[in-house]
Amino acid sequence: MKKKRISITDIANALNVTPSTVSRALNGGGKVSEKKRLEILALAKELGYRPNPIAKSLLENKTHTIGLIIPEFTHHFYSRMLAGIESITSKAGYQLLICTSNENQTQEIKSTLTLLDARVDGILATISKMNDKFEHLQEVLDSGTPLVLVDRFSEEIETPYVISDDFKGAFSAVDYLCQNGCRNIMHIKGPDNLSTTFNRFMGYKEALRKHEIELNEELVLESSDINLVEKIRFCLTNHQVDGAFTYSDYLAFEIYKVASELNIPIPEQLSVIGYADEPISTYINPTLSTVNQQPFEMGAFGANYLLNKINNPEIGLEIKNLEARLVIRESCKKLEE
Amino acid sequence: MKKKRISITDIANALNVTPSTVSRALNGGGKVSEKKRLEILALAKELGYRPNPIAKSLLENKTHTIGLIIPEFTHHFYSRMLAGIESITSKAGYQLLICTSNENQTQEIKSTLTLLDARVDGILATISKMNDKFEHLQEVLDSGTPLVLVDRFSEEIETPYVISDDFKGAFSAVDYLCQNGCRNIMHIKGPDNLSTTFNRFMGYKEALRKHEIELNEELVLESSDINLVEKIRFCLTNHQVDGAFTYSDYLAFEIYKVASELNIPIPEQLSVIGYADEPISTYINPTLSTVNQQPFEMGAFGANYLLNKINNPEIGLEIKNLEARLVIRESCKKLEE
DNA sequence: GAATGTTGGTCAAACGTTTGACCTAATTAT
DNA sequence: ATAATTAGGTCAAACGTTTGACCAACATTC
Repeated sequence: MKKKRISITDIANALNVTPSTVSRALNGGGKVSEKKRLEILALAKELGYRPNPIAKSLLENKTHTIGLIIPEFTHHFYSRMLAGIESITSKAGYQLLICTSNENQTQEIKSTLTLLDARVDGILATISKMNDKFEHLQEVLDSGTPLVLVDRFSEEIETPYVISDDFKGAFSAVDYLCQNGCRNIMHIKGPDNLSTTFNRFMGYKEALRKHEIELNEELVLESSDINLVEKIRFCLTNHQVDGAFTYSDYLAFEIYKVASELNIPIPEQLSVIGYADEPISTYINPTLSTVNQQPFEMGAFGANYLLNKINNPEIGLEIKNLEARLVIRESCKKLEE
Repeated sequence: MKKKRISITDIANALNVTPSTVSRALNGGGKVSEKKRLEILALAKELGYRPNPIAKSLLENKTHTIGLIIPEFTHHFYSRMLAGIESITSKAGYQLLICTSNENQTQEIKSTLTLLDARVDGILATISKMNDKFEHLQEVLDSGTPLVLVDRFSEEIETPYVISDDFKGAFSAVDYLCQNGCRNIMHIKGPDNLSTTFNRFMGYKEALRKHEIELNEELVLESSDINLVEKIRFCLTNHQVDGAFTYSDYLAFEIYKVASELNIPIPEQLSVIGYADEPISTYINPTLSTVNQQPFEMGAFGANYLLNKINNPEIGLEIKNLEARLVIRESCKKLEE
């Protein structure tokens, strides 16, 4: 049984004034004598008055809440992103209403509807992997609710984005491998349909081109391949692979396992670079070189962007491309100069 | 500029009836002819009417929102817990308002106030490490807002708890080590002031007692110790340590590093068991035995508990002790029988 | 043919807050 | 002294929804 919280009207009645006066005393809209003002403030404090944001929301058509849709919680990347978002919104006095899509489009659609129904002031979302419909996001836009998309890009929906520069991230990784003597560099691609998968692959190809290495299609594998492990084994045994760049740190670990099985020493014979700078990359042996996407900054930037757009809807459709940082650890051979 | 959403009154005006009638048509409270009902439903659908939960909240003094306070996002344990919570609340039609304490009491206090101000229907929280004040939680209770505490226990505050059975978890780990021949088992304790630290230490001691091994104080280290690494090294060199049980998987990894440096093979000469079943435990080499606390189930149970308490405030002060499961991997020597 | 019941509605209050319009008494300017 | 201004308030509407009280018209019962 929730206790009744005391309202502005309660204070008004107790002091024989009207709610308007109390409201103005509390919010400083003038029209109230200093004496009454102090009297009201004192009683408000004594009774532990706390304004009811629900009533205010109803009136202002603002909830001071921003809705969040992320594909999954149990992923270091999204946790960091969430932390970045929260660091900004909490400072700005905004609440965070959180939903997950579980990388599932149906649930993503349901979540957007939920958030729209809840009258959030804005939505920050990462679209789920398997997205081929975008009506629900268009609906958000049509409703006039500011929307900022983070991490994954889609041409289908025109709104501000905050993404990581996957192309440059991948490029710098593969460029590093080339510069340090690798010539036969394999790549394991990520899930289809993801802008990140595409851009990292492009970065890989561009780095090869820069170093005038011809792309060998047989060295490009798909993470979704059921026979991935066998294919890795095939590559490592038959193609004199001396470098590997993978879509994720976990895929890099798959290479570690096969290399260990085949007695190929890392980094002496094989340099490996993963992606995402997951915590495991510093715990596996040898520690894994990787590309850090700055997920915290990504979330923080997205949150700031959204807040700006909430307060000034005229703001444009910029795409913020966050720098991806190459982190070199033990898994890469370094050419002495 | 947010588009004005259409309201029950809009529909009422368009059809020359009163809002009451529209409301009853939509919610099925009788008192409306079949013909009018269909007419109203049709128009509502056509205009894309969606009820405004804010107005309802104001009236009902319920927000269908539950507040969440967790110490940090970037921890696999809390991510899993969060996923468990969300799986329940989303099904039940509740929103999740999320705050973090950053393991900081001041921020925890601020967060509880925020949630209380937001009029959440209930609060689910994990108290932060450095808690010595509990007035803010008592205030939650006093306000009549149901409160369920998860993971960490404190005698100071009387409310339902959902915790993991740390005592049994630790006991089973150390018991396993003893049964498989370990006699000199070291332990690294967690942060002070935490019920989990205390209970795991107790489980460690109880298992030693069961196997009639005298507790050697020199084998018990503190994770907060600045010279932790040196002390581990000292233990491993001078005390013929053949087993280790640590408060966390990360601490176990510290032991891995020292053991590797001293050329002590795991598990042949040293069996190690960590705690929490973090993802890294399956990626480090050798894979780490650990204790799984079922964080997902913990969150789910806590959420269910809270929802029950919201709907039936009479519900008691039970403490749910979730089973902790020993997960044996490569880091433990197994005695052949 | 009067009492009773039912159907299909309307009205107004309520939730807590803000705010423009209005009012009165006192003060100031002319 | 009179007009104009100001200080200090009150009133009522508004936000969107629900709900108990009321009411008229009609149908049923004896």
